[in-house]
Parts: sequence; C-alpha cells; structure tokens
Amino acid sequence: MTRSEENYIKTIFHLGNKGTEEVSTNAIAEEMETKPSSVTDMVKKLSEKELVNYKKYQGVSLTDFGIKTALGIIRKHRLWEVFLVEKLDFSWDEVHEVAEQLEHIKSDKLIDKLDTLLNYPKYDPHGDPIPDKNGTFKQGNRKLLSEVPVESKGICVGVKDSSTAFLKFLDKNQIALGDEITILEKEEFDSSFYIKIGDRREHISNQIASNLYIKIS
Amino acid sequence: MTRSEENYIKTIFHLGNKGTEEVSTNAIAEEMETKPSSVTDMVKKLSEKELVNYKKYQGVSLTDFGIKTALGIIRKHRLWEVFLVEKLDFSWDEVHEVAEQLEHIKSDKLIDKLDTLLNYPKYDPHGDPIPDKNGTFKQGNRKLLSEVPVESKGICVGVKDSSTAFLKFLDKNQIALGDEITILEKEEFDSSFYIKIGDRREHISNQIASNLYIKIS
DNA sequence: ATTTAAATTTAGACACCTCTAAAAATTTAT
DNA sequence: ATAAATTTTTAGAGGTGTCTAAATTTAAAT
Repeated sequence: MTRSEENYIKTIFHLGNKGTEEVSTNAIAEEMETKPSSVTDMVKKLSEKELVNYKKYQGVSLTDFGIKTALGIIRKHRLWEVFLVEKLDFSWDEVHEVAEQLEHIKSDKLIDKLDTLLNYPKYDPHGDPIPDKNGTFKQGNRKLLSEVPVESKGICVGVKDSSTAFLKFLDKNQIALGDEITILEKEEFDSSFYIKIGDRREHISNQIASNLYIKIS
Repeated sequence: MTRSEENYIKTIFHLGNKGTEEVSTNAIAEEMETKPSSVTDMVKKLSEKELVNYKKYQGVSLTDFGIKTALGIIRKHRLWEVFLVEKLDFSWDEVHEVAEQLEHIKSDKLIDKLDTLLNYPKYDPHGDPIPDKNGTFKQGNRKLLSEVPVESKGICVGVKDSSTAFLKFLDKNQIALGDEITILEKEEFDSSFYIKIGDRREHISNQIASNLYIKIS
C-alpha cells in the first residue's frame, strides 16, 4: 500500500459511515483537496486491489478488506496522537499533522510496542476510540451536548470537530475532556446553552454545544 | 525534500567521509541498490538544489548546506533508534529498518521533544554519535579492538558493522556496549584475539575484533 | 419528457523517480 | 601511445499520482 492509497482508504472510511456507505467522487475530492478526476483514477486502482466496491457513477464503499485496512491505519493514527500528547507534551491541537505522517510507518512490532508503552489506551486525545489489534473498538455511549435534555449531567468525553480553531477555543475557555458538565438552561432564542462546568457557569453557543460529546452519568 | 532525495544525501554523507570527499556514481548506486543512471539523474537534481557539488564524471560531494541537511537526517535516525530500544524494547538489530522510515517524518517539534524524552542521548544503540540540534557532535575517542596493543583495557563503546548478523552474533556471545574488555593475547597465526570480557575469557576472530570499538581507560 | 445542470469519467499531459540500452568520457593495460 | 576495459552520462521509456479540458452519464428542473 502506498501512502496515497492509505489516505484514500481512510477518507472513504470516514466519509462513508465507517466504509459501509457509498461515497461520491466529489466528496472524496473535496475532503482530500484534490480533483475528481484524480479520485476516479485512484478508485479504479483500489478497486483492482479489492479494497473498495466500485461501479462507475455509483460511488464507492469499502470492502471488508478495505475496512480492516482502514481500521489499521486509524489505530496507528490515534495511538501516535496519544503518544504525542502523553509522552511528548504536544497539545491536542498540534497532533493531527504529525500523526498523519506517522500513521504510514510500516511495522507491526512498532505499533504493538507503542500500544504497550501507552498502556493500551481506548481513546485518543479528542475522545475518538482506538481500534485494537483486531480492528474492534466501541464508541462509549456519548451524546452531543446540544442533544441532551436540560438538567443532564455528565462528563465531557470528546469533540466532534477536531479542528485547531475549535480545540484552541476550548483551551481558551478552559473546557477539557474529563470535565464535569451540567446543562443548566437552554436559550430558545439562539439555541445556546447555559452550563455548569466544574464550578463555573458558562454560556456556550449552539455551534459549540453541537461539537462537544458528553457521557451522561 | 523528498524521501528519495534525503536518502541520497545520507548515502553521500556516509560514503564520502561525512560529505567532504568525492563519491563515485557507481559507489552510490551500489550502496543504494539502484542503477548508476538513476544516480546521475538524482545527483543533477541535488546539484540544482545546491545540496551537492557536482561536475560530470568527477563524482559528488556535499555542500555545506548538504552536510547540514545530512546531519539533520542522521540526528533523526539515531534518536529514533534510541527511542525504539529504550522505550519500546527493540533489540539493537531490529531498529535500523524502522528508523529508516521514521527519519523522514517532518516536524522540528517532534524531534526536539523526542530528544527531551530520551534525555538528550549522545550515542545511538550502536555507539554512533547523535548530532545535536545545530548539527554538532563528536565521536568519543574510540579505537577498533583489532588495533589496540595487548594488555589494553577499556569499555566496549560501539560497532563498526551494524548488520543484523553481526549484532545477533554479539548477543549470542554476550558482548554488549558498556562491557569491560581487556586484550589478553594476540594470536599471530590467524590474527585472532584472546580477551577478558567481564569475568569471562573469550577467543574472538580478527573479523570480530575489527568491528568492535573500545574506549581505552 | 425534454432541457438544463451537476457529477463523473476519459483523454492527454506533466513531474517524479526509476529503468534499459547506447553513447561518451575516463581509466587501465599493453 | 594506443587499445581495451571501466565508469559515467544521455536518450528514451515506464509506473505512480496528479492535473486540465473535454466527453459522458446521471440528476434536477421546467
């Protein structure tokens, strides 16, 4: 597998509900910042390698083999992210770019030993689950803050948007994974929320609430 | 810099006495297991980028910029090797292949933080010196076991040949960096050596002695 | 149902890195 | 000093992954 092939597989996995749903050529092109014609070329190649199901004009999905491959790459990406944060003191908004490179390193032993060093983490720094060696993982029972009833109480366990901008915003406002959050009130006018986080009271926009996962306790 | 370019720079550095001496096209091709014509092409490109000095039929050497670049790559390679051995329990004969991949990861922050995590090591698992951030390093005062007078006593500090075969041989015979070695006797007939290593007496061939560095105490 | 718009694919091209085969330059040997 | 052998370079080509422009198919609109 070339680096480029791996990136396509990963993108199809993410866009197509873990590879199960058909993804359009244009969607892939946009996500990868390339041209649709390039996507068509690559998809043909991946199809020949039995990594994707492809019929002209019908979009692509991953085969079982493709899903397994994607899970391997995602496992590597997320383990490296944990490593960068836990061992090298990177902040959670700095890890993505480097992990994009590290995820392509080929060595089963390396990734297994890294897993051991990190003590078999189940989640990456953004709260996304890390597949185990066999590709199995489960997303803990989490919900978007915006979709939870008033008075709910829980722990902040993840972010949906893991862009640098959003993560830096959370840092600035002292919102971090592990924080205890209670929904105090929902402002119907602009769909914003008043929450209690730790001991503070905060007012957060709907956009923020729509990108924070909490696990109801 | 592409990965391929980096590999050429590294090879020219190693073959040409740290980049200072002219290296022949054929030598590079053989070392890199490619064809001389491919080397010529690449060397032209590196020349345009001011990384090497090149005149047709005259061989290549590194420019100052090329040397600096090579030292950066070597620093990364050797730091990763230390990481693999110290943190991930790789043995010293397993690290090279993986480090060959890791050395191409682009992130200054990553390598500086790795350096910190490892506590600024001066030598890699084979006893080779690790350049610092500015590219400066010095090889401690070491000598080949084969070139040291009888009765000399010192510490084993490195290997010249770091092939898997040689390293596994040393493991099998319980010879490791840090061991105290005394030359007991030189066998003139086959140029082999009788040595004391730790508390054991061993008989080692000239080929072994010619690939072990010791620091006389 | 036919036209219009959008999405997708094809065709042809280019940069990168490699190769083989042949030509040119250099070195070695007589 | 010239011929032979070796080294190095050039010329032409192939595979990968990308692009633009044009053609084709599908979806949307009237």
